[in-house]
Amino acid sequence: MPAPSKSFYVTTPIFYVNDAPHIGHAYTEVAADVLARWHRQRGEQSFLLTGTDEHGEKILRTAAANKTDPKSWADKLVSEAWLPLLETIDIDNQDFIRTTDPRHEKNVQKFLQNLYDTGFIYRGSYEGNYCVGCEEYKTDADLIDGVGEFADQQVCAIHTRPVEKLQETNYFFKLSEFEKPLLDFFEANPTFIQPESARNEVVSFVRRGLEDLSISRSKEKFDWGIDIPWDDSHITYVWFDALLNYITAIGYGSTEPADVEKFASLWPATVQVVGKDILRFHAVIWPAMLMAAGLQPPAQVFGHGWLLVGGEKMSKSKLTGIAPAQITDTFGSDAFRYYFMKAIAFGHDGSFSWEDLSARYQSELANGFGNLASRVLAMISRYFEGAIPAAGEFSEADKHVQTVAANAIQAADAAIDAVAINDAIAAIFTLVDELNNYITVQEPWVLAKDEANRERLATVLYTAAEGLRVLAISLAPVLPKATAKLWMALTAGSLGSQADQKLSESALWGKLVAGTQIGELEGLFPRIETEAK
RNA sequence: CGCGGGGUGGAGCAGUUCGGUAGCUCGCCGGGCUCAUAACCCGGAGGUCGUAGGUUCAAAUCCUGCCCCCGCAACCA
Repeated sequence: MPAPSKSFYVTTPIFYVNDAPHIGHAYTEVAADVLARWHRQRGEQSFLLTGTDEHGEKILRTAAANKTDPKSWADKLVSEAWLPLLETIDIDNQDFIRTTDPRHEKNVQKFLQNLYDTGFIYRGSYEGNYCVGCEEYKTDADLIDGVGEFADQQVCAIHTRPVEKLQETNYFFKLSEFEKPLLDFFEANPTFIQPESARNEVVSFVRRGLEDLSISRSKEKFDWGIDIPWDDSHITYVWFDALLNYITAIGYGSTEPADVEKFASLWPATVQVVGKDILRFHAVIWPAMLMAAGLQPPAQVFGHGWLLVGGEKMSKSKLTGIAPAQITDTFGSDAFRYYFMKAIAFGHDGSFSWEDLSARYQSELANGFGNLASRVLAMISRYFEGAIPAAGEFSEADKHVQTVAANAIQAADAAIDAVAINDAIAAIFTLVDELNNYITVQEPWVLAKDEANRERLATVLYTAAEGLRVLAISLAPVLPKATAKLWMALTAGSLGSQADQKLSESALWGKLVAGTQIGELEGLFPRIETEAK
């Protein structure tokens, strides 16, 4: 839990700029964004960082293949692929760092120099089997017998291509010295790695022993990275470079007062969301680097699961990679966000299918939430000329709605603290169900037929409208666009901006002002007629 | 013996930590309602919880064996 003065700081991994954006990238982003927005809705300072990883041999090669230099290549990919991705899925990030930013490169060097000066980095010699595809040395166990043109050779198990026998002078980070400190840290901070299964895996990995990490590459091989400050014949290993983005983005290394203050308010990060494949970098190497530099590790590293398509991990080679825009073009960004956050237990693998997406959109968003908003506002328009009615005395049923709302907010809040985003959404949707049920039981259309029931009718519709108000606030982190429309229609500006509504007070009843003229509300989640397939 | 995840009604999942009426969403069947985006509400059918044993008064849950799928590990969160 962050201290009150400290901001909520959540990070995503930085995108490897050469990749094509797919729903897996978007999934990570949305999860981090929902967490950030939720904390902001609580009234906390909340900072979401994302960005791009732009160094490394592969990028140099692709740039060359495209007849340009690596920086221009990266610029193009950032502006044509990655920034648009954030737009597509409605990410509200506070910063976007690129590993080619001067603020990053300069302070990575500062970090390196610091570790060199304090003896955590030393010069050593390394001989090994280097795989260009992996950009790393492989141990004998990583190699398999080649086939076809590479028969009789040992090849990389991942790329099935021969490795290169290389010996080079490198600089090493004394990762091995952190075996004990890391295990102690894991022990003292049981929720540092989440979920539990990820934690177990990392702990057993560290127990098997850590080797020092080569953190430099000779420029003789390729020259696209950050120079080792004391030896300009070497550049920094891309992972060592990339991990540091989480602190260089928020002012590490700078002496500007504003940066110093920013860093103090944000570090250590509250939660770093990563895919489970890169968990080891974030839960082992990264905290060790920080410890070496005298910095605190993040409060939590959360390793989420994979999206499976057709029961398998998606991949481009199997043509199962799906671009987020394919979904948002039809269903919209809110539905994208909702679907992936609600349908998949965060931390577990989850299946994506068009059928499931379509069914949930129709049932939960259109028929559940969207239709609820429509019927309530339509009745206020019809029976009260569009003015929020004044409630009379609340019945037991009315009070039950209030209780459900309060419980929903409380449960959702607790779920978010446990990074169980799907549980949080499910908790809020108990209110959607309750309201639909409440309206059916109260039968306002029957009450409307007899003037004697005027006050009761007003109370019922006021209660329903209040319920919508709670939903417009609590679902805002997941459904920013739809809830903004609902908020405007419902309050017409009478309660201030949606962003200023504190979650903790959202379920306090009676905020809507009687007499407020409600606005028009277009369908929040229109039916999708064309069968997505 | 490389490490890890998983096998629960037609589909997708939760529940397994701390054994005790098998739960959710969708789909299906029947009924109600008509304010609403042909939406909403209620009821119902449907599962020997992969399998074979064991422990126990009691096992989806604990223990053991076995079978199957998947990830780490194919440019990829």
